[in-house]
Amino acid sequence: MGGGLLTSAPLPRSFFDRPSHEVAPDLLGRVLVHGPVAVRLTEVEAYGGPGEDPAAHTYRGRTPRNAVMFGPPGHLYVYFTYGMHFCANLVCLPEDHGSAVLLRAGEILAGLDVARERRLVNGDRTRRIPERDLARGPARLATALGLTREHNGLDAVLDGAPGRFTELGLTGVPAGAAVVLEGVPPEPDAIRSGPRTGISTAKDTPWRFWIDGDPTVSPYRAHVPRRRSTAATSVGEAPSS
DNA sequence: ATGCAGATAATCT
DNA sequence: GATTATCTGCATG
Repeated sequence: MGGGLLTSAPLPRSFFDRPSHEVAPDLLGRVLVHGPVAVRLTEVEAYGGPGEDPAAHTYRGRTPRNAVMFGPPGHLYVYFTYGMHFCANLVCLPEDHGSAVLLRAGEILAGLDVARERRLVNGDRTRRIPERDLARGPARLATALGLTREHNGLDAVLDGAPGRFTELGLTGVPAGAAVVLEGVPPEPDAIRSGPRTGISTAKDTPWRFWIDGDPTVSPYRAHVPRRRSTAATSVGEAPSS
């Protein structure tokens, strides 16, 4: 019935004060709210800290870009990549640790019209993107939620001013604020895990988590090294087969 | 259904 | 100069 929106309270900061690979599966079924749009998380990936996770942005230590990952837990780490996309994470563990959970996909629970508008390609309004695809993939999810570089570092924990998400919409959540609500976690049996998507190292670390059978989970894509240009760069490369 | 090419710029070597 | 925690469009089966 109507998506089954239940009354839901914010998660406390202590929720995020754990290793990212423990927080990640626990984030499934939770609801990230930013302004008018709410997304139920269906797929996430954990990233570890300096020296322990070769695939993490923090692997080689602190830089201007990854500074937020070294900040307090529960804040949004939003980064820009491939010259055009933003991706959103939630920071884990206490300050200075440098780990986070990448938000890879979800189902739009509120703000459908706003999400659709943000996801238009080339402003083409005649085209209708399937609802399940609106937040299916990390950059799509960030776009649907309206998260960009200006939201990097935004606190997603609502302390002291409890907001709620009910069948009637959001209440008590300040405009422009971000917050993660309890939502409805899946049965443990429904949680799957496997290798992370699109990375070139640590391919065997099974820190991608998703809800089994959910249509909004993104298709797995292996990392593919890009060749430079259309120019004839093949020097010693012989065509095979 | 799967696969590859191109887009496009910040970040790091 | 190379790489990138990606997406879309177009090709082929």
